[in-house]
Amino acid sequence: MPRIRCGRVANRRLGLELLSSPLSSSLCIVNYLIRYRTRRERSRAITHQFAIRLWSCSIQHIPNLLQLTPSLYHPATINTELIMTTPTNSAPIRVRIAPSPTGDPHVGTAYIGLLNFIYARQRGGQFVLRIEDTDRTRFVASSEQMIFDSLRWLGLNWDEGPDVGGAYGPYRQSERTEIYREHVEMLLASGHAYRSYETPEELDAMRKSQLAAKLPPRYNGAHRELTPAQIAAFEAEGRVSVVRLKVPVEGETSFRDELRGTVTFSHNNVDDQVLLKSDGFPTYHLANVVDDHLMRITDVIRAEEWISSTPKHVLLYNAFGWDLPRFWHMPLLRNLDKSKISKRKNPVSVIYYRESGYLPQALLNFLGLMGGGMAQPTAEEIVSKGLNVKDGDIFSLAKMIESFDFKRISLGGPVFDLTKLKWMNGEYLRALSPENFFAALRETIFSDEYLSRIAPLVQTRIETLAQFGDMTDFFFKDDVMPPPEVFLPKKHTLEETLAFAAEQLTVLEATSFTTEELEPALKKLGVEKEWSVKDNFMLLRAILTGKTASPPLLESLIVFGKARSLDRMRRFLDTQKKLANQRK
RNA sequence: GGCGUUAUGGUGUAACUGGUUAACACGCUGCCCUCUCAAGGCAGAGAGUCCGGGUUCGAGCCCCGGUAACGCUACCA
Repeated sequence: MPRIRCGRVANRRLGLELLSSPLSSSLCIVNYLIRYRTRRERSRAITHQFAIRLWSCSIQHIPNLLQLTPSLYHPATINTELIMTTPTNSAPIRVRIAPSPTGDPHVGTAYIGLLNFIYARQRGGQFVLRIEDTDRTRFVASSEQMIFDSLRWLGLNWDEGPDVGGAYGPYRQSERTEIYREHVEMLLASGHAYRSYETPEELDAMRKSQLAAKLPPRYNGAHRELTPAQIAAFEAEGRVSVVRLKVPVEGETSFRDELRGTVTFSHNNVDDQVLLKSDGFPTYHLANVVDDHLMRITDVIRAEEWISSTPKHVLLYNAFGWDLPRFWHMPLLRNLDKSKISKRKNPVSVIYYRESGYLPQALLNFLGLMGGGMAQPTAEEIVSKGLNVKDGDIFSLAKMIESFDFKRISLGGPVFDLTKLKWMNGEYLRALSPENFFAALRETIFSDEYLSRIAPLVQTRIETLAQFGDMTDFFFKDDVMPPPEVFLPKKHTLEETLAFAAEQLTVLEATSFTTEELEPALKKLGVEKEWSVKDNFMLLRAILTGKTASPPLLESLIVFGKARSLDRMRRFLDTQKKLANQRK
């Protein structure tokens, strides 16, 4: 991708970037994007289009071309950046999402998945699903299937992926280790990477001393230039090595973020990233770049948290001599307090939303609202097209594909606000025909599958079938909230009880929901904290069911599901905490 | 601490190339409808656009300087 910059013009900073390869034909359509670079680098862009003869358009002529539309900007006050794009004759659009199977599928993944999906569908491109399972310490076996199920539930079907195949497989990084090893060898050979032999403990100590000295914690580069003799010595010692990226000592790396413009990092602030871990698996950075290139990814649409590591990726592309993809960094979904969305403060598992009875269309619509992208209808449009005012907020996936505009995305991190999602889900529910509404109930909260798992839990406990409702109401409720007289054991204070409930939550988070694992894990906690099994289980029962009498606890927990159980506990703790604060 | 990104009501977003009184939706309050509750209809409260300067007849939008929040700062992604 040739990039040309031109210098100052008429005392203004003017940048020209030729973003795509010139066409071979002499005449072509040129889009001028005039970008007003404000202090915030938010771009207000206007596109002009006219035909020119390519050969007559040398860089030097750009200022003259600019004069063609002098009314569009005020040269005295505005820094402009001119971006010229020729129609692309380049490869078809290919995008991807690359979730990591480390737990429940995350709404953030769904969000980025939706964006990638729309982007591909809008441009007749391909949407690829790749599983980034290079961290075996956090690997959760059941996670991959849950990711597939959740994305399918949402209707974000992928064109290539581990389960559907494709021309650029395998699509699981754990099955591509040979590829990464070969590429690491290339980097080693070309001097863009080196082996380093420090132990994790040594690195840890180094970091701590740097922090203590108020220095930025960075790899000190001690092994950047090891002699063959030193290497031999380390090897003889039996030390294992990692491979690190050899970031140039001086200079800086810039890249273009499609939403923000040019972002620059000085090499002083780019660490010698580990590319190949001592277990032979690559880190995200290496695997990601290699795969994106090999899979012919043209647009990397990912969350904003990756901006800081993008220079490492750019350095890698350069080291391999590969063309850069376009980078689009999307705003991060937030909790109500504006921190990055997290399970502590929000239900974050897509499974939770499915099992709590949200419709996939509603969740998709709500995610599409995050960050803008869809133009709000103007007052005239509402009148002229007879739109409902809510049409500004309610739109289908098809509608998003039709009119979602990536350049409109607003960069402030949107708060993922359940209240509005609930309203929206209600809108979708009401819009259903009675038949479909009934069908939706039967597919989810009253599915045969769910009911048939609940039924055996109460069969021996009821005398009339009508008692089924009393006994099992908590399975069908959005939330329960036991009062202290229900959840508070005689032998413990409120404070102790809440602290213990928090411990239970931690244990449940780390345990898979089967009787074999749940029971010993909870009992172990009880022993450690000196809580009787009775009190231990009763507390959990109260939180889950809102009552002191219920079907067997562990089985209920399992049937109710991990995602919703954890959410119920978090909400309980949250509410109690608020109440405690009020009392103060 | 360092680096990066961002900044409009409580929340999500609008506001064309600077141009009246900053718009829409959610939420909130009240009223109407109604056996109740929702839904629906109507009305209302809630921001002067993070702060401070500047340019301009005029700034949410342009310029300069701050501040804050968030992200990254791992052999996690």
